[in-house]
Amino acid sequence: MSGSAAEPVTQAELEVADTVGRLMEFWGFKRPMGRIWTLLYLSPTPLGAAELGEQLKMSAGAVSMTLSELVKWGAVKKSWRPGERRDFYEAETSIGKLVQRVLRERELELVRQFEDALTNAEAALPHESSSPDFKRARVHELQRLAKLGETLLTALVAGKVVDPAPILKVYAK
Amino acid sequence: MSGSAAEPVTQAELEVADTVGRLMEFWGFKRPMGRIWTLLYLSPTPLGAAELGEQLKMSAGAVSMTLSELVKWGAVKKSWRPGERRDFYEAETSIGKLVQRVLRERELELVRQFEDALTNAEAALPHESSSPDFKRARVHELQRLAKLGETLLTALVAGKVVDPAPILKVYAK
DNA sequence: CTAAAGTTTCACGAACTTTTGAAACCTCAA
DNA sequence: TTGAGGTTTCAAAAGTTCGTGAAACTTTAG
Repeated sequence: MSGSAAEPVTQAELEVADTVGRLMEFWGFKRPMGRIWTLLYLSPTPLGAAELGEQLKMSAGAVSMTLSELVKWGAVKKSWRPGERRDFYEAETSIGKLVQRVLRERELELVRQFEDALTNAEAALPHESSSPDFKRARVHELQRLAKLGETLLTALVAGKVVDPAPILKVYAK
Repeated sequence: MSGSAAEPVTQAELEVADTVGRLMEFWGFKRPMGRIWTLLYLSPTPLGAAELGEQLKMSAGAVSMTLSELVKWGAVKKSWRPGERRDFYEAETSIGKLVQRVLRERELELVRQFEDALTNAEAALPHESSSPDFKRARVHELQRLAKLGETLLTALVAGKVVDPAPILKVYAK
């Protein structure tokens, strides 16, 4: 038999896992990622793929793919038990590190793509007859906003003090 | 015929609209919301539902539902042209205001639900034999994180200066 | 070298979302 | 009061995402 020896995870634990799963989903990740990460986070010892699948009623395939994704994001590390052949996994507990990484690799990337796309589109905008070229001006506003977002994210990632006042001043007048 | 008199929106404009649409999608809204908002944002004059549907190749129904959602979020206002019977729409241009509103009504709400769920789950957690109750301690960590998030969001919404240092200090050690 | 254990990949189907088109519903003018 | 113009709602179609289970692959022990 595979991993049936593990302590039975309680109902409450599964609820925490699901709660985190939903939050992660909102953050743009898949729900199972949050669920698995949480189970590992709540476990004093690393767990194997079989246990996880059993507890969460997920197929081996799904567990495997979800774990790889988590490992890719650094949210889970492969662990190792001497003697045992199969892999074990444990949660990265520095949530701050994880958040920073997501901000750096995903959000910042997104903002930059946004800026690029705007720049391209702007180049393709025909010049208008009206003297203060309305559309072009608006696109500039969007670009300025993107730059601000980039600045803010960069600061957050670097752990610097952030002052949102400029945003509010300029855009929420 | 209905609203075929409007200036033909250029390809470039549609591209900007789509770019913003994708960004909005990432932010948890529907893509058509971003597209419609952008078209209005780039238009010097308010537009009617018919024009929007025509330019974006959306059915009247979709345009109607999308517009109501945008109005609900305060991203678009109903406008009015004397003489014309149908409604016209214009974009809210204070993006900062919009962001604040989303943070306040959606993100903050989410964090609070998260806290509640954790509190409930914690109450249902069985006490463990191990002296420093491992699982309970970890759930407390999650709760602390949620509180920090709440604090940060509240500050952002209020336009206060934000110092992310505590998060990094505590969680990214 | 072979067999057993574990892991990964993948095509398919289920479940969920989004969009459509049509019908019902307002509102105003004549 | 009726009808035309405009808007909203809704059930069904289309599209998309997600999870499964089986098969292929990899690794290690004997």
